[in-house]
Amino acid sequence: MPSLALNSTCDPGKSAQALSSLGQIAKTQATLLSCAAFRILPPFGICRNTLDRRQRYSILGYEKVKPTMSGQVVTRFAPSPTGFLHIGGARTALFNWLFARGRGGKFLLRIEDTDRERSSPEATDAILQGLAWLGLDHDGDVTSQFEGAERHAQVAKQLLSEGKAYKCFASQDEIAAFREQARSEGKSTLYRSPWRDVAVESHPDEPYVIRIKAPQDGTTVIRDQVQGDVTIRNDQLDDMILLRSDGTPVYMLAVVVDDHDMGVTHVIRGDDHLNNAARQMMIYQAMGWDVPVWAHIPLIHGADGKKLSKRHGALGAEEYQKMGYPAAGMRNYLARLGWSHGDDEFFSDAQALEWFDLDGIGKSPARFDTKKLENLSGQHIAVSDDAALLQELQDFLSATGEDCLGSKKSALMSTAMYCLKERAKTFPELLEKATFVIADRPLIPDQKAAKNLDAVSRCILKELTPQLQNASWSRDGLEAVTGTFAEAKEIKFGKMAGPLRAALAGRAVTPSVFDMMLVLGREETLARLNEAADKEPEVQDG
RNA sequence: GGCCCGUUCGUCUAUCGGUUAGGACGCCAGGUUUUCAACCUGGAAAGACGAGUUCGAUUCUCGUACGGGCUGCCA
Repeated sequence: MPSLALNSTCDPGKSAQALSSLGQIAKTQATLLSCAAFRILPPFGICRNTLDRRQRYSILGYEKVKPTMSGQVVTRFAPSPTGFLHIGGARTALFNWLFARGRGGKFLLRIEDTDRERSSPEATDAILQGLAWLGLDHDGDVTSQFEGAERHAQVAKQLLSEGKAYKCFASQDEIAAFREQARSEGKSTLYRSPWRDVAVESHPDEPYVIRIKAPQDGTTVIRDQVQGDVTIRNDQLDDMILLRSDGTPVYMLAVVVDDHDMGVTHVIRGDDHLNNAARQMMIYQAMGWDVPVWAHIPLIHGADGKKLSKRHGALGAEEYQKMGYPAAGMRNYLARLGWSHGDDEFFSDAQALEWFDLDGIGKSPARFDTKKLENLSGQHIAVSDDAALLQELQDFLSATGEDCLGSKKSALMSTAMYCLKERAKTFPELLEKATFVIADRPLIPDQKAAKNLDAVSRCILKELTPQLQNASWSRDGLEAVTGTFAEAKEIKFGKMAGPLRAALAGRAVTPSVFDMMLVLGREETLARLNEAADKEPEVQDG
């Protein structure tokens, strides 16, 4: 059953309903698609990815070999802890989460920390925090790839004993020299180890790595749900290293073993791994394991079209939280980046869960667009449940290191939320528009507001205030009083609005004056109006 | 260098060989209004290029250009 905890944008009752029907959809789909583990196909005819989305999809049903024991979809997100969770990683995680949870499957989290030099616990924490903010909860424990090293090595040794792998005694210098020369001569830099067929008896007593015996002719076809069939000639593949000379496994071995052991049915990851998939398939084949369904998604580029990297405009997920985007908006935006469901742009988590599928993923890289994020973000804020929104606002405040709202202010905030949330794209904007709630008397108007508190305006306020004293404190009542007043003075209501805003909020940009009065209540409203009418405003800088 | 992938408005995308190539963000104009915003209406805006297949190609094929990825005892 998909988790609902995150769905702050929907009416809880409705969501529960939607999700229970979703559970059924998920069930059917799970049976249908379940783990369509493909055999390694040698289709000599099909060697280009000429299949369109629908065909790619139909392949799934058509050629599926056998479902896993449980028939359940299992996906995983496997970041390497070398930095924060950037936007591309976040989206990969989202896709995996959506795919699994949308069909009642499991979403696993594995930290690929086999590179001890570059892995750090801080990075792991940052990634975990980013996922937590985005609400992408995983099943089971977070696993460390490094901790499976023994198991990985065992697989390498099994392959060695079965003659599917061999010891290679070539030194790193030797190989580096070879590559350099090959490159300078414009030749292939693929290293062909001379040790592949050397008898054990002739092995020296020196450090060695274990390399897989890659097939040297024929082709390997990656049946990718996003990219179509991708054919790679086996002579382009080298005998990759499985175990380093210090006995530790390399990533390429570890992923395969872990994905297999964890029962991963669908590997959804960045297309920088597309070529790797061919190499990894050699291990699946050698071990006689079922190959998972591949889905290599295009990378996200920066606004300038260049690759997004830590040095190039990529920000950690938590940076977006600090900028004040609601997680639901972020999820919506990220889902829509590279994936589509017809013309749907703005949708809830429940809808995304129901709609998300591999055949909706595009093949070309997308650029990150802040404007659209903001727009979606604003729409999510507008439809959010008031209480949930207030909570997320508090989280935002504490994430940015600011003081949370006290109980009095947050109570006022929640009554005001209805007139605030429809006009804010981000939390800072929401806060700005909520100045009338947050600020205490005496209010210090900003420059624009101060202009609306000149002598004439203050005079108007002075005369209006007594009328409000006995007004019925409802929208209609307030509109009637101010309307009558404006008529009597032969001024447009618009003339009064500016001063009222300035007096009530100290700002020129606020919710409707009536809403502010209603939220503030008679006493506070009159107090603010009197205060503003009585003295020339001190102007706040800026 | 070798191999692999990609290319529709500025951006995200729709399109199952026949559409005035649709939507969304942004932008511009107008309207409404209680400033700003929000909102409403309208507008400008795209098939990288060249061949081929076809009665017909954005769609299928090939080539070119451009972009990206991989090519590690990194992940």
